[in-house]
Amino acid sequence: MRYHKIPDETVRRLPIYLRGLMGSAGQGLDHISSQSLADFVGVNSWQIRKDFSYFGDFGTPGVGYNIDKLAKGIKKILRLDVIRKAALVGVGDLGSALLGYPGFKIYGLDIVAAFDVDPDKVGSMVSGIEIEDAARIDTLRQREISLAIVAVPRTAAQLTVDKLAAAGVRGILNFAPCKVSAPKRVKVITLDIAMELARLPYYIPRIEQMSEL
Amino acid sequence: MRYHKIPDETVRRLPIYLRGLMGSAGQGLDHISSQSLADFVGVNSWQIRKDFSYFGDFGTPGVGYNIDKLAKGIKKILRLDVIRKAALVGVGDLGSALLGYPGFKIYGLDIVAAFDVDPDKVGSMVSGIEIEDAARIDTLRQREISLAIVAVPRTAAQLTVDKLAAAGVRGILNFAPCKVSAPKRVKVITLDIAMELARLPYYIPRIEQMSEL
DNA sequence: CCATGTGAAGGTATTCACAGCC
DNA sequence: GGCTGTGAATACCTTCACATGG
Repeated sequence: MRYHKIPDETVRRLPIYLRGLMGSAGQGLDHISSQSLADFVGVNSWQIRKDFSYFGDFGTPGVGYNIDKLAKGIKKILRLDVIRKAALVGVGDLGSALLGYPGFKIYGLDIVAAFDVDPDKVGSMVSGIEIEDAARIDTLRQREISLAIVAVPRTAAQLTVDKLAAAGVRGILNFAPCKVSAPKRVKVITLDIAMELARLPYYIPRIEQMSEL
Repeated sequence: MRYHKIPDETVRRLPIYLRGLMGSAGQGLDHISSQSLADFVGVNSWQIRKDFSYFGDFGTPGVGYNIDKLAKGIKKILRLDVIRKAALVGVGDLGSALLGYPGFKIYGLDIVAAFDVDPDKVGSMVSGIEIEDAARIDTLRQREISLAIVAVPRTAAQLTVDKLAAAGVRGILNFAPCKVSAPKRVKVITLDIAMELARLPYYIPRIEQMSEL
């Protein structure tokens, strides 16, 4: 099954597989079976095979998947071979933490610009990046930066997204806990940390809770 | 339809509704229609009605939903009426940011304890919380803290989760970019920030990318 | 007349089971 | 024998359309 609509859930899992492949590449093997990868990343082996099958023949029956070839393939599908630069808006506690976060690297992604409205912050360096005035967000287009992370207060989120969209940004990771609207050409993923914590108690049965003391 | 299996996706949306209800409570109205709430939070009105219908009759036909009653109902379903305390493990950049993060409050959640392995950090105060030695995680049981946030390096994540599970913690929000195993009684939600950013480029069409300048 | 609640329909994703290939 | 790739079956979630109630 060569050409097919790719389920959104599959796209969501691709970075997991990529991370898993990177991790298992250190072992010296050059091939990995769907079962081994499954154990490593915590997804069923048939799910993995199905996911990969959407993109064509990555594996060899009886042998498994070539780690290098597969990793390169996934990177290409995710466009990580072309898109490498991201900007950050909002250098508060969370924003600063993200600037120093080493996890983006394995995907080839790099935060290369940071903006804030606070004049006290503008001009200072955080994790090797000079903070620029938020008014200069419009320079992102000529700098060919098409990804942005929004870590501003909730009340400033929509305005920030509007500015980013006007500056030609095409993908936004939003940490502000609110709905933001953007033109169709801009993909927004909202990651609401408190929301994730808030749905956790649901899974704790009330009865067990009492005996917990 | 009074008693029914509640879809996981519905549970995931409940905190969004709760946030929306809080936000619209300031307007002075005491009722809200599924349509108004839909506009506010960015979910279809029929989806909202279906979600609420799983729990019983929250609304009044022709009038809408009583904001206060509905908010209380959702809180109860999510167990947010009983579970209020969370612990943080790993006071690095991200952990510190989370300690100062104001967003948990609207759900009634509070980070009341923080742990780290670094002796230099132990004993110091961050956002009004005294950092304790990670060896003291086992005190969580008698302190009746059943939620935890894991913000430690990837290599320490599994050990941390093991310690938390042994300490009676029942829900874990994990920021470490790796699979972690836990006993069935412990619900783990992994939030991999870099992964979310990494799937964003997929949605940027290659052709448009070129014309971007 | 207005807005909820819900069966039924439609769509999407997961799981299975096994044919096909190394 | 081992492991991939995939149609078919199943489960899950969303969307619709409308009957029902204030």
